[in-house]
Amino acid sequence: MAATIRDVARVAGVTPSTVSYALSGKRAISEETRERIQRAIAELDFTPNAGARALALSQTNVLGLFLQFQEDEFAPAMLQYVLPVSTTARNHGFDLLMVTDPDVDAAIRRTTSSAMVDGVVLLDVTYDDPRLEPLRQTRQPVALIGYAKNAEGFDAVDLDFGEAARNALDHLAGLGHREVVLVTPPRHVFERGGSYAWRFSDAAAERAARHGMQLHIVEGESRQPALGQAVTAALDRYPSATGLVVHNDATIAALPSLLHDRGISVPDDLSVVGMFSAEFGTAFSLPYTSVDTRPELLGEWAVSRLVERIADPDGAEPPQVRLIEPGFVDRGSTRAVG
Amino acid sequence: MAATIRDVARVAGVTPSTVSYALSGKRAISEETRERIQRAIAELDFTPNAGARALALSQTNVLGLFLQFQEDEFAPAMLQYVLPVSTTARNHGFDLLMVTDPDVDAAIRRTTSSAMVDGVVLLDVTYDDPRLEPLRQTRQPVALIGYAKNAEGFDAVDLDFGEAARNALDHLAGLGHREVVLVTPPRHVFERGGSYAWRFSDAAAERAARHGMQLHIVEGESRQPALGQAVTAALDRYPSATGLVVHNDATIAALPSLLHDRGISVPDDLSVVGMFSAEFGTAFSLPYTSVDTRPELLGEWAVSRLVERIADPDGAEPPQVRLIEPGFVDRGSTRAVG
DNA sequence: CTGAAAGCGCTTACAG
DNA sequence: CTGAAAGCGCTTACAG
Repeated sequence: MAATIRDVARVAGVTPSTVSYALSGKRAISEETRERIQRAIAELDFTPNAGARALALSQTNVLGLFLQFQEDEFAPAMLQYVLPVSTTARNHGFDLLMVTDPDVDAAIRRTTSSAMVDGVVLLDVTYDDPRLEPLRQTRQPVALIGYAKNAEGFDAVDLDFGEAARNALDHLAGLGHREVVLVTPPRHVFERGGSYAWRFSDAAAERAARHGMQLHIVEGESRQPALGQAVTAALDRYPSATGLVVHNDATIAALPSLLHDRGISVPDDLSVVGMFSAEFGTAFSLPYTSVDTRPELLGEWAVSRLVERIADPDGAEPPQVRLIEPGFVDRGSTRAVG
Repeated sequence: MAATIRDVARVAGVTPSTVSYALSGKRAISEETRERIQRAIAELDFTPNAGARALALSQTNVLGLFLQFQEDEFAPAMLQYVLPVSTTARNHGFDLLMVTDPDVDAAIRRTTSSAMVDGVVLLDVTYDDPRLEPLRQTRQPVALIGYAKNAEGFDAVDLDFGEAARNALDHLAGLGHREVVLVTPPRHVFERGGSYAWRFSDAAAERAARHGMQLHIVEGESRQPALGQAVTAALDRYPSATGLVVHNDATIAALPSLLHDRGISVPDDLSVVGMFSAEFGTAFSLPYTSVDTRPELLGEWAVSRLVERIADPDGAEPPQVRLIEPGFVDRGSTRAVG
């Protein structure tokens, strides 16, 4: 059996409460006593039992991370968000319970009503996300990564996809492009309520109009060969387009291969702007200028808010929806035209 | 505050112990009492407090999943193992604490000595894995995914990479190939002790010799452009090779683009055999025949063993190293030659 | 078939 | 500066 606080107390010749206070620093302990306790802890290799602590403190120092791997989604994209969440949590002294249970309702009540977690991060939130309703019943604070219609009562953070689209379009307009193709996320993302899909497209359309550019919006796909055919068909249909904006993870990952297939050289034949994070770009060796989706900032913000609320459940500011400014990384895949 | 077992007992007009037994089914309860308790539970929306349960039972129903995202690794490959582990754990009634802390020693003692988890799954285990030593001190059972020099005392599971190599070579030999290039994992994987790297290469070399084939073993890379240059250089150097075996995640993901660059058509100009899972193949739309790495079997096996040991710490069989038979999926990227 | 009590291993008001 | 005791919310031997 592992050593308990009583064992430490006995070896150090004090009471358990003194050991506890020495550990927490919540009251003054004489130097000499502190040292005896330290020695006893080291000797017995004592670590406080997490369950007992949680029970006494009503706090587990564990955050729940809820995510789903959708069959038709590009799984690697999800990963970019997981690591920043994990790292930020750890920096604040929290561990992460990763919940992928398809039965989300059951998972929510299992982990929150039982007080396994002190807070919840919800990944890949959709506009009509059905997980929000069950989460309203929980006493733990919740932070959403993604944009929902009814996020009332929750902190939420997402990239400013409108601004992202404007960045992409402005960049191409500034280089003189007059006709541009936009590849969107696949249809099922729109259908499922992935608001980033239409927020980007709508803003792109509006911005193109303002610049007097022609913008051809085509639906992308999530898998080969459909994904390649969608791009190919678009390029065939709009042969005079000089710019390509890709807002689709699977498509951008496959784009180098696709463009080579067609003998299209970037940026000489076509200027390309993607939507992806630095990490994603590195993993897939993407040579494209991109609007950076900054997953690390989203993850950090969500966890930080959660931690503030856990520390001070009442004192915290009202829940807030935060839009993160996208980045822009020029990798030389666009050129001036006209 | 959440309802406690005392609240339920009061509403149902019984004692907490009766509620507990009704919940666990560990002793007979009259039908009528059971119903009153059920009603009270529903009315109060009661879920047992996990910390209190853990304290009383010395079991948390949480498994620790330890993984590291190496800077120079192809992160998406890790993901294939995470989901099966998570799913299998859930099917056995366990949740997953995902630990990515770079300070592995601290993370191990924090989660195991404190009894946060009932068992540990270690991902991406290396031959000299430094995490094994601290894990020997824990009282929780441990399951390794990967192959280590000194796995004594641990259950361990890995793909039979030797058999995988033989499958690939036999397949090409059967089609009449006499000269084949093998692209290995990057050098740092060998250096870090990723035994799958040399177990595959060594077995491939041996098997090629037995078939009287020429096998050119070249070191792959993990990032563009180095990754492409490595393949290109190899193909330039061995122009008469008719087969290519790729045991390198980043390289196989980029291969479609690479081969198109060179105008190489598969399988007409070159027969290609990869090493990747069905899921990986789908995510990256890989059109190559592959030896299947079966991450779902590895994850399942590791978790199942762990769960058995947790259920019966003494009764279980001695720890075991299990090699999983690779699969083979013909996607038509090889052809007969000669 | 059910109850009253002790215990799991902590924390923290209450005393001195 | 330190101790003795109660309590967090469960489970389970002990009794009847």
